[in-house]
Amino acid sequence: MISQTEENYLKTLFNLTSLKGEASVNELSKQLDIKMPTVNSMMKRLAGKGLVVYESYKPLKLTDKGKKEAALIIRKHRLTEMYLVEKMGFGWEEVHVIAEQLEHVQSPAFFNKIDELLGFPKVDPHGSPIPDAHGKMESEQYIKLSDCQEGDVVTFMAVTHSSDAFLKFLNSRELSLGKVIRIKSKEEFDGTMEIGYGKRKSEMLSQEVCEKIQVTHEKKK
Amino acid sequence: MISQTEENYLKTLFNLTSLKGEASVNELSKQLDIKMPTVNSMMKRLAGKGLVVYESYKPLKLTDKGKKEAALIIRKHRLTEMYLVEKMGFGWEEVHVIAEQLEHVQSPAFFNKIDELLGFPKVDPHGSPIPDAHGKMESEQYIKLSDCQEGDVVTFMAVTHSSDAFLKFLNSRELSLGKVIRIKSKEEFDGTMEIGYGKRKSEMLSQEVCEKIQVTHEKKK
DNA sequence: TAAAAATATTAGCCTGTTCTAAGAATAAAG
DNA sequence: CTTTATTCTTAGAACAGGCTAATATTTTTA
Ligand SMILES: [Mn+2]
Ligand SMILES: [Mn+2]
Ligand SMILES: [Mn+2]
Ligand SMILES: [Mn+2]
Repeated sequence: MISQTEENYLKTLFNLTSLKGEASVNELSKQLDIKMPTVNSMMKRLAGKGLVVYESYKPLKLTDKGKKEAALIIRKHRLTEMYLVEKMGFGWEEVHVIAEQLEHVQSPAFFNKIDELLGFPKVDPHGSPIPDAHGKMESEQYIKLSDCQEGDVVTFMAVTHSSDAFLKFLNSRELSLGKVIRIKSKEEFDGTMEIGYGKRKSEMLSQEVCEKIQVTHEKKK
Repeated sequence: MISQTEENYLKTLFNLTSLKGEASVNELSKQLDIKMPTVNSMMKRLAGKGLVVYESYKPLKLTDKGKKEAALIIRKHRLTEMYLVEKMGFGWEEVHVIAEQLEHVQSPAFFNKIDELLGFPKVDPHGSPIPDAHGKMESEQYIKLSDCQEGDVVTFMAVTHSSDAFLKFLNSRELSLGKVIRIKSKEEFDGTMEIGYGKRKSEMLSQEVCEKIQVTHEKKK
């Protein structure tokens, strides 16, 4: 049995390790806002349960079992977010905090029903992929808008951060998933971009914003 | 801040005290399946938070604050049950266990949305009243089917127990809320009743079942 | 009313999850 | 290659929420 607390550690570690395959106690501590000694002892405990690979002074890794458990929690989180947006009418900026709680509900029937009512969605409202019932997830193949060049035409596929403030900023610019974006110019000094999409012909986005926006180049046929 | 554990104590104490206005540590212990010393110390804790009136060797009572908190948890529980049945297609026998978890979600926006999507329902799928946003609940004015007499014609308004087994039994007899029931005969020895409703002209119900069924007499105009 | 049963309380222990303070190991800087 | 800074670990404490064993009180029975 994995507690709610343990689930939050697993999920966060999964997200941190998805980049380099490993993470430090320090990073995990900062991410969870829990002091290092607490994180350290929890890592030992999760290692005892076969979910984490822990060796003194070495970076943390998830075991295959740990990865699967984490992915299943993330599955519940993302299915929930999708349900809240699609079936209940919440905005994409509201659903993350609610899903942080609902992801811990223990009821396969509940999440199977959500999955079914949504028609087995592949991505959540932020464009992140939803792991399947076995914990398998397709890796995202997107690129950052900040890495694109003047003249590029790209499609807005996902955001890498789902804070209320950031998503409200995008709402204010009517910048939503699926929008086709033309990069009109890019300031090399600070990375600010001038872009156009839909009815909005000229919007300025800071590099900070562009780094959180994931896109694909338009398909060439 | 009231923890999930404390919420379950409050809710259970609310249900127990709704009959006589007070309850014993022993009753609460049995209901929660938690040993008496644990319940005892929790009662002191909740008394410290101003939610319970605790005096050594005296029956337990909820304070007004405790009653309100409990009613608001019950509100979330019952709204959730209604949503699961009406909007997600669950059977009334499935929803109680799921609602036991969802009732602890801390998100006014979530439950306000549910309330709104349901059109501000007054009762849950088991016929129990849903407290309003201030924790006010109309007391049920129903009578037990087991207290009715031969020849009575009554309407099935609520069940007093929502165990999976009991509700599945009612499902198997197509006996659902709103059905008009005619009492064809009543065996005085053991309280068994022969009733008719809808297409079912003769069904035998044990006293145990009849005691869990709440009805109203047909309105006389 | 005295004995027995039921109920309630206290004391002490355990696990889970957090913290602070202090020391050990590793990494970075000079 | 030392010194310094950072990171990691250990030790010890606290609180929440559970338990058992023992004791105290109240209620019931004889
Ligand atoms: Mn999210
Ligand atoms: Mn969470
Ligand atoms: Mn219920
Ligand atoms: Mn509950």
